[in-house]
Amino acid sequence: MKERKKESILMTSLRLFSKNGFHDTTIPLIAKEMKMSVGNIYNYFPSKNNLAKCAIKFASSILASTLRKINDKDISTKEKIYEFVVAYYNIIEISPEIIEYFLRVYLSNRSLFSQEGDGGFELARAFIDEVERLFEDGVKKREFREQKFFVAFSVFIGTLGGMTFLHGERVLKNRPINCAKEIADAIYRSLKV
Amino acid sequence: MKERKKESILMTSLRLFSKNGFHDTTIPLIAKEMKMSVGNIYNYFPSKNNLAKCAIKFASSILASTLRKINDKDISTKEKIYEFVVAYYNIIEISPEIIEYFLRVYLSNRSLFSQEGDGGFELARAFIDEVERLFEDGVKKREFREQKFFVAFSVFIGTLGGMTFLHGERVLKNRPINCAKEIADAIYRSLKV
Amino acid sequence: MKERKKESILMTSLRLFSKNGFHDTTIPLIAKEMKMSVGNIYNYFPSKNNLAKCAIKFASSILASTLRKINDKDISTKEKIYEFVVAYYNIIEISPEIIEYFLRVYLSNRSLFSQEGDGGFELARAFIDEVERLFEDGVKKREFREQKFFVAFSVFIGTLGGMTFLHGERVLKNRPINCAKEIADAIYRSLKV
Amino acid sequence: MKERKKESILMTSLRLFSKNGFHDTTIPLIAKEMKMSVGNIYNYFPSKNNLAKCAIKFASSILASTLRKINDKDISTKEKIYEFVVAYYNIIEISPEIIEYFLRVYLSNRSLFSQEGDGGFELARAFIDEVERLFEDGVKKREFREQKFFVAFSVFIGTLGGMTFLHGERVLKNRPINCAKEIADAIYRSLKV
DNA sequence: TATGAATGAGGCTTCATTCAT
DNA sequence: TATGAATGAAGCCTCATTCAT
Repeated sequence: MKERKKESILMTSLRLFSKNGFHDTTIPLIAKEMKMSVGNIYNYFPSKNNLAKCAIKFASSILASTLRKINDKDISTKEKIYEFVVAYYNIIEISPEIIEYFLRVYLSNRSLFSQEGDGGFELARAFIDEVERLFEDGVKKREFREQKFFVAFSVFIGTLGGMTFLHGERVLKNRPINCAKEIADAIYRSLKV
Repeated sequence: MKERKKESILMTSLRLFSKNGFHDTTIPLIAKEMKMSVGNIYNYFPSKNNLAKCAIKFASSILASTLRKINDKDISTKEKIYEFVVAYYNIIEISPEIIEYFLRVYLSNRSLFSQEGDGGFELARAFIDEVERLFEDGVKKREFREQKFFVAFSVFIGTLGGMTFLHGERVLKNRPINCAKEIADAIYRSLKV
Repeated sequence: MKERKKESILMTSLRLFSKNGFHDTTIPLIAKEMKMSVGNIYNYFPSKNNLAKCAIKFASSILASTLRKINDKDISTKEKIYEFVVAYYNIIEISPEIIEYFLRVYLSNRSLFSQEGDGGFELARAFIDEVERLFEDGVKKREFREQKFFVAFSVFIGTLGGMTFLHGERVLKNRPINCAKEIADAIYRSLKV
Repeated sequence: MKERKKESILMTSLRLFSKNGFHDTTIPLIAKEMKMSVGNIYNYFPSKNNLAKCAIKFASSILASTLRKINDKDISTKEKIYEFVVAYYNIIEISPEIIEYFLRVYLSNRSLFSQEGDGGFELARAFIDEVERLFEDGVKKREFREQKFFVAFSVFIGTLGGMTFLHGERVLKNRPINCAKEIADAIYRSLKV
């Protein structure tokens, strides 16, 4: 199945991009990892850039759907925060490349992603929308204070990202998932009324 | 003066690296921007990598000294947080490259920096130490709760970084500095007892 | 056939290296001579240095097998000396690059070859071993006097090399092959009992 | 004294060229070794090539004058051979660069030297003439057989060069000078009537 | 679909040489 | 004479992409 293979290439690329960065991941390397020929990669993706763009959409959609499932639950927003923190660090443990990709590729290769709409920001739109829904939900339930969305967003995602970075730098003694409660609480304190 | 020129190259590189990322900033581009010959760059810095490393040290030392000055003041830690947020966004307004550099180059080119100590993490040590001092100060004064350093660090720096990222992506309607109070408060809520 | 082309590149490189020396033979020049693109050369050899090393192995093996065939004959060592001198100068007439390579590249670019074993000396091992066999054979047959191997080696190979050098410098009126008898005799006088 | 300094540069260059080869010896390196500025080197020698040419003349004249002094002695040619072998290996022990220069620079950078006359061969003319005188002397005294000059030359100088090469490759257990008698004998056997 | 040899532009870096001081 | 910053051409090598098979 062509679609199967395409996804497989995508996953492999995501992993390699995350590990080595965009520029240090060559098409020959991806091909080798896939046990495919270089030329054949181009039968599935028209360019390396396109591969990177598809990867961000893919990673973003995983995060978005993870958060969506939690959003859909009938639990307090405090619990939602906690659950997302846990889910997030689970992803980091199981498929760190999904998160790392944002840090290693998306953040530093702006030009790659910036041609459609808001500098490629749209690529992560699905996820951002879900975060927004979480906050609105919290406000509606009188759990969260009203505040500017992007400030709250930064506290939430910035904190998670900060821990991720520190984890990647190997300066943490414990795995972030073991601090999930603490992290969720820290975030929650900032958001709650 | 040779030292002057060296610093000038450093600032230019910092700016270009921040704007385009490490790989998309070529030595010829830096040279052109400096109105120097390509070869002459190498009379000042032995390699492009070294240039990037010097840049991180430079950027890090600016942030560290900014925070140190605030730390040294005789004000509450709440105020210190606020002052640092303001200072931070002032830097972003005046020399965004200093901050962006961390986001665009440091975060995503680990291998570039990793040979000395903790994967290049040492390069930012001065700054991190200062953040630690701020937190310890807060705890001592009974303003901050006791909590794991790296969690608090992530809330603090992650939040600032998150806003910076959003600012860089041009999704913010207001300049971050106009939300300084709000951001500082959001951070503070998370840190305070 | 990939192997065919690889050998063809090797021969071309050998020739150019011999003619111009290692440093004055550029990859673009080799590519041009091969009517290939520069990049494609690197599909066959990972570096210019490697090309030079492969060339020395190639040249060395030709000399070694030439001498081996003669060694295997059932003739006096005096005749063997003569036959090798003839064979040697035949090579010089037909493929001078094989011999010149030693003079122009191997002798003078020690650092290029020195990492494995005795400073790259190992690369010529097959040939040297064969020379040693010739001498031992001569001693066993009571034709050659017993003497230090490396002294005898220098007389033998040094003399051939000296003529080669003079030939290359175009100071000889006659082709060395026309003096083969005389050269072989001169060498023989030094080796015989 | 300008002439003094010029000679000093020449000696330094000779040494560096011999050690690293022509291409791996940079003018900045020579300057550094001389504790002079790069530009000032050019006040003494118009180009790097010229420096190399002057070096060969210099090295050649030392060899020539060494041999001339021996030639002028009133001793047998057999003894002359021996004395020259000793003198030659003394040079190698004390100033190996003089000999190495021929092997490392002269042999492999033909293009450097080949513009005046016989491919730069003229540069070594003084020395060659002296060798010729030695042989003619030997023939006149009925010590040496009559044979083609270049064959005899190759035996003589080729053998010395062969040992030098092996010495440089560090494959010899003993210093060549300790085999001087043996080497001189080996050469002599080839030359004598 | 699949292969992988081939292309060629472009990046980093070096260095002989010049020149303003 | 002396300095060393500056120039710029050129070399090695990489790699996204194409194309003949």
